Amino acid sequence: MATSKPKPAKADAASPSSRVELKERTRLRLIEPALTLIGQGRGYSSLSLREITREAGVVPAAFYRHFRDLDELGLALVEMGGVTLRHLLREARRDGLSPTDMLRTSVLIYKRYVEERSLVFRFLAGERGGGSPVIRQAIRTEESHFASEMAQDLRALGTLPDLSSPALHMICGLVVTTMLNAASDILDLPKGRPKQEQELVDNFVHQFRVVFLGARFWRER
Amino acid sequence: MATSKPKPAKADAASPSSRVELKERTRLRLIEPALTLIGQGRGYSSLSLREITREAGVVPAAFYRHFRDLDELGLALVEMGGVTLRHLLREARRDGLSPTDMLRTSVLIYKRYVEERSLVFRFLAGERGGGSPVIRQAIRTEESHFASEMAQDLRALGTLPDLSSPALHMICGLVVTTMLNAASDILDLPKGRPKQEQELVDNFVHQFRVVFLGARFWRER
DNA sequence: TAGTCCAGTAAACATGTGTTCACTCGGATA
DNA sequence: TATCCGAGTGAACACATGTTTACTGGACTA
Repeated sequence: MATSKPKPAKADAASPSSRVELKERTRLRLIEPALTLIGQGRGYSSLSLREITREAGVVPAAFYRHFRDLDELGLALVEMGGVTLRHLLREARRDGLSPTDMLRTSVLIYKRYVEERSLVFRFLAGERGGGSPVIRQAIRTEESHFASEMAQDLRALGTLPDLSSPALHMICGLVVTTMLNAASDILDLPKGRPKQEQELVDNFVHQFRVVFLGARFWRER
Repeated sequence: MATSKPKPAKADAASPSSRVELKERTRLRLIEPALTLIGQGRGYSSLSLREITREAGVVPAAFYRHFRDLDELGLALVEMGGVTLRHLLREARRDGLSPTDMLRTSVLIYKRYVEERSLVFRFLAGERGGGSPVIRQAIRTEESHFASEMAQDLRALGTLPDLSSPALHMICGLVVTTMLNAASDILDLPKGRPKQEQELVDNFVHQFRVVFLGARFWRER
């Protein structure tokens, strides 16, 4: 039940006092409901400007103070997704990897990470393949950066030391697509079905095992 | 420029004479523009009933003679996608696989197949992860069937004979997601850039090599 | 041949849509 | 203190949307 709130917006939340501060605040207030709506199973391309502004508690015209059109809002979402991915890598880097069963623990950590940021990942997983070409392209770029960083990290860790850089990048690409695929599956998990959950995690772990097994035996040429 | 065509619809195309024949025909005439619009880079969830009927040369109300709502149309598209996938497997089965460089030739065949049915694959790749939960779920089911059939075929061919059935299925799942991912990439290839095209095919081939390499060395437990 | 059925029509409905415009009114600045 | 700037307002616009309703006319069938 989407309740309409004709509240005056200004008086909302903590008063930001500063002007740029206010602008940034409302910008976020526009981004947030967009993400929420997508999280509720709506395609990005089906969102309407009025719907978003309504949910943000702002008049439609105010939208244009922040974005030229919906696509620009979409790109902001992609940017946010990119930040989320980078943050994930940063955390992984910090934690290092436990020697035993590290693949499984990585998967579990990833699962948790996805669930805690379900909206962003729903957006990424959803718009990655479809919808508007411009944002699909943007997501692809973020993915590529993510893969590059991951390759770099693996290199630094001494994992798969025999692989050439292109080969490593190619494998990281495979890992990334598998991850985002899994994200979609994770988010669609019905709650309170630990068996199904377990199955999904296992499947995910096994797939990764296969990939890294293949990577270990990879020979150039 | 979407030209509106207020043509009387009845007089369109070859006169179907039979009544059920007519109904089936218009049903297809509704499905077709939906696919086309999606192929033009529109998310499924952004399609409107009126847009579709307009493009089909039919009055909006006529839509309800064929589908309860847009979701039902979407499911018809998924069904069509499923048929396309099954057909792909059937072809692969018929052709068998040449012993030399069979992975690369498979990829090239697949690429061609995707390009020739670009609309269906754009739909599958696009709605697989996002948009409406109901059609996302439906696509997932088709994918799973596809993976099962593929596993069965590999079994019959004697490929990877040491793998248990669950393991084989899990690997086919990985292959399928990789394929559909690649479909999206293939469809976004800018025309007349053979270098980029070559790169993508190579990357795709290598990823598959990694997967099958991993599969060969897979041990249960 | 008379009668039924039903795919497609035409019109109307209540809403929802993107975009524009002149406006206000409070923080920033000189 | 007086001025300016610009984030957010409110109203209006010209359409587009989903759905319903009574209808028409040709293919079927008894």
